[in-house]
Amino acid sequence: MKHTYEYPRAALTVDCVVFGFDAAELQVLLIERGISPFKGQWALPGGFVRVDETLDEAARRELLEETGLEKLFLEQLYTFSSVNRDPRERVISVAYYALTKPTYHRTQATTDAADAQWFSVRHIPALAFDHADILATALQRLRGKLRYEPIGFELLPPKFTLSHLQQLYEAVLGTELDKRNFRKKVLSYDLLLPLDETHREGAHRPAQLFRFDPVRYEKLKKKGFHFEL
Amino acid sequence: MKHTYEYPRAALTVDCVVFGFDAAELQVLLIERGISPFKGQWALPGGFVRVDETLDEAARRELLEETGLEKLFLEQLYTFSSVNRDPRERVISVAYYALTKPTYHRTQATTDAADAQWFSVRHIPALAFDHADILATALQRLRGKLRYEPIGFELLPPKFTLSHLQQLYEAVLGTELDKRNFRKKVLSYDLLLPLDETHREGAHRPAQLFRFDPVRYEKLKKKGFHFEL
DNA sequence: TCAAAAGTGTTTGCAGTACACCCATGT
DNA sequence: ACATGGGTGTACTGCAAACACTTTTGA
Repeated sequence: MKHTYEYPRAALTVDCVVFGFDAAELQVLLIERGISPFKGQWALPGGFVRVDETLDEAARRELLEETGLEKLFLEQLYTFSSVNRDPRERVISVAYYALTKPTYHRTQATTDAADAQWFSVRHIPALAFDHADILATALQRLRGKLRYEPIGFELLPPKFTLSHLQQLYEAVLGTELDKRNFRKKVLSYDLLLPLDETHREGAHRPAQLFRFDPVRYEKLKKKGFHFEL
Repeated sequence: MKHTYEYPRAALTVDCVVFGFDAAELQVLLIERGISPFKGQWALPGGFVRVDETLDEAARRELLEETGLEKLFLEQLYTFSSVNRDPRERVISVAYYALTKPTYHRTQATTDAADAQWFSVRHIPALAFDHADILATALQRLRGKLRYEPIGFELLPPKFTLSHLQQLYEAVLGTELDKRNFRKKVLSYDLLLPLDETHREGAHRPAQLFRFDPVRYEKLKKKGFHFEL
């Protein structure tokens, strides 16, 4: 079926910047394009928005189709609209960014799904379209959010140690943090529940495991509290 | 000329939340709809995006056409995509928010332009479409931005007193601020240049006038500084 | 001379920062 | 026994918060 309109309309896509955390580095999930334009180049997962779905739905659908990921933290980032960002025709793209826990991306790495691959944000290949701009914007946003909202946990497995969390902050923000001060502050918010388990690895003392307490977080949020660092 | 596509496409609009500051209150500019749907109701200024313009251009064009405003602070807010937000057909709207100085909105109030009118954010009439959601989102964003970026000046005339600025912060954030602490902090950033003029009004001591120094701001920004409150 | 807003410093407490050593484990 | 990261407390400093009176003007 063909569709006819009075005035020309831009096509609408969503593109997703999926962040993960592994090997003490912030990672981004890219897919290799199988078709022209930019065939063979790396790009952000994404695709056209259907006329009967919201943008959030489109983003989740595309992620599932192209990378097998689902149920992750997802938030709208910005809408990109340079007139020539797509060489074929006018395409406006609503960008999203997503955060995944390592459990999931392990699963992902072993499945197929087009040709998805994780890249450290420190070594990103040339990207199709204006995806480098989108990625830069997403990084900026992630850094901002991490400081004043407790979303770091979305990048860690459900059980994690304070050192894991600190490494994450250091990697994303690109700073070094004092161990004692970091722990003092994080624990002061009372958002982390110590578990009865420890994490053992290597020849040293085992580390206390924690999990994030989302219920407590919602309570605090309603009282208007201010998370930082 | 008709335009035909393989798949149905959503229509794309921009909607603008224009903030002003007057009578010690935060104001929003609304226009009365002259056509169905929602004929006779108040709505945010906005309209369809043309296929050869960016979203920013579309937003500025619509603002000029519908309200006569130009050269104002304008920033993309969020893209709204509920499937039924427009009863006619699928319309996705990219929302912007804008800040205007009183000099301009005085001019505006006396011109015609459809039927634009300022409303205090404390007394907003029923709005067309999902514009109430958009406005709520814009307010939230404005409150957030005001705290950690020096954009308050965009809502004041080029020359203003510290009391004006304080009133603005109090109105937007909905808090009372200590006069001495406020002045101390604002001046500490060294972003305000004292002028050789004073503002006289009423039976009391005249107030020092200041202007914002954008050059200095850019310099500080590059050095990575942190504005707050 | 009165009313009304402008302008100005000091004290206090808390939160951020800096900093060094012992602990538990695997090899 | 040694190497490795886990875990802990204190002193200092600087910024935020609280707070009251004098100044200048117009009526």
